[in-house]
Amino acid sequence: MEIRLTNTYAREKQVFEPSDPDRVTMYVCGPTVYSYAHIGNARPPVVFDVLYRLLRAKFGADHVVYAVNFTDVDDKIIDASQETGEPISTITQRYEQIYREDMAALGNLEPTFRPRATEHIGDMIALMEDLAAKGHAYQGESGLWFHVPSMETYGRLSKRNRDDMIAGARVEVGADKKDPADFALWKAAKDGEPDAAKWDSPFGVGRPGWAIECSAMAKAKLGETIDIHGGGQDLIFPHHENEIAQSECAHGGKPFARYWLHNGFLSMDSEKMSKSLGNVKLVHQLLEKWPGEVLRMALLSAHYRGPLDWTDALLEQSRATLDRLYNALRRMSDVVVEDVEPPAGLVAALCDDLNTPQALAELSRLATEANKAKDADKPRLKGELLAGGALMGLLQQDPDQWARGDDSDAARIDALVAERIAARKAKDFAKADQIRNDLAAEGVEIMDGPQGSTWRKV
RNA sequence: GGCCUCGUGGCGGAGUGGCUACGCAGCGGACUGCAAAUCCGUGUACCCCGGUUCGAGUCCGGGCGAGGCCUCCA
Repeated sequence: MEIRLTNTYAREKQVFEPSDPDRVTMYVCGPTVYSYAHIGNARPPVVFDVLYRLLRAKFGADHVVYAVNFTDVDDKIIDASQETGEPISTITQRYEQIYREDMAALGNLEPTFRPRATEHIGDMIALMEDLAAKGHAYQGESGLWFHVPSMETYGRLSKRNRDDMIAGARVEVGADKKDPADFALWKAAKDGEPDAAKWDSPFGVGRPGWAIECSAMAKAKLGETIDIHGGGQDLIFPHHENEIAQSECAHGGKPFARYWLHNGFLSMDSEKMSKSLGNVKLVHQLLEKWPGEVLRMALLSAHYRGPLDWTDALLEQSRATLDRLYNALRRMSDVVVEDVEPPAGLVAALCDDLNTPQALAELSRLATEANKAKDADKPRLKGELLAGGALMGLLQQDPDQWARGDDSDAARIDALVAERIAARKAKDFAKADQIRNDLAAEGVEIMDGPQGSTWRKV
């Protein structure tokens, strides 16, 4: 089935055809590692992880190369280091580790590459020398600038022309900038900045600008032209526009990325997420209260391009949806899975510009079907549920464990449930109900069935 | 001001011209000792106003409303 993706270049869905089906390449802008990731930061990794899984399914797991960078040199990191007195590397290593753990908890596969900016300074310098040699960059007092008027097509992705950009009052003409739209490739070191954020270069001692790292790392890991580049829609301008400018000007006009994908924003209870409003929710904090899979389900419950309002109700509902799906699997615990292809309807939904809500509807339909299926159909349905879930990074946990949570007091609950079964057999319903009520009070729900009783934590 | 999103039933959320997705909640029923889980049934939904069309949530125009970006924020 062909994959269709909304390409920001065209603002419409296009059939995705990689330049080389044996090596499909995708790059997604990763985090600046100076603090915890918030839930909005988690949307691109989750969304593009689903795309990664879909591409692997279609082109083969060994034929998809996926890179997500770590930005480990940046003004904010320097600020953080100066505030806390901690070395830069201590900060970046710590938050890189936390980020990896958080992303794993959300069920994301490990990308093929996680390049660090500081490990590609040489690549950046090579790219900048190329740009300078070709007349796209010039040296100023405060660093090396990319000269925007040197590129005719600048602004194509964001559909901005130069006048639009300059019209914004916030654009300042730096003392050594030739054009207000020019942006920094290399920033000269300032007094008092730590040595760990300084590198020698033909353009003086300094550090890379914001966008050059992505151009350099994408080239180093994936090549001069990549198939898919993803990120949040706030990055369209200027970040991605600048990446395009750097890469395409350095590479003689070869396209930098063939398909640009951008995800929409999260709001928090209908409000913009911002530090000043104090409504920033960190993945790390959310994981203390919710299973990572619930967060993932919530992030996938809306189409990636649209907005998503993050609320407690959304999380409750996401958990209820997972409960229902896991309940269906749990009823088939002893069914031997048939090795099947992921369900066609679900694949079709994902192939249609990653329509995850539609795909989830397919899972739900399968669960209903499984719940009323004859035994002969169950191996297939269980297989489809698991295969479909795997394509979305869902439903891979043991259903019993999902229902029972950590097993620390499972034995005690099992004993009470057994006691209740005995009471019911003896028609001592008062006692049976008492046990059920007691368990309900501590959040344990009993489900009676023909083959006995099971329980789950609510 | 410029560019770009979005506006669907009580809630979440699909739908890219015609066959009223799906889930949660509610209601009715089945099952159950009673429940829960599960199954079945159940909803005068498409921001407003024009237009195109035999037919529009879906296309076009104009409003209104919410949001994002406009030099380093996913």
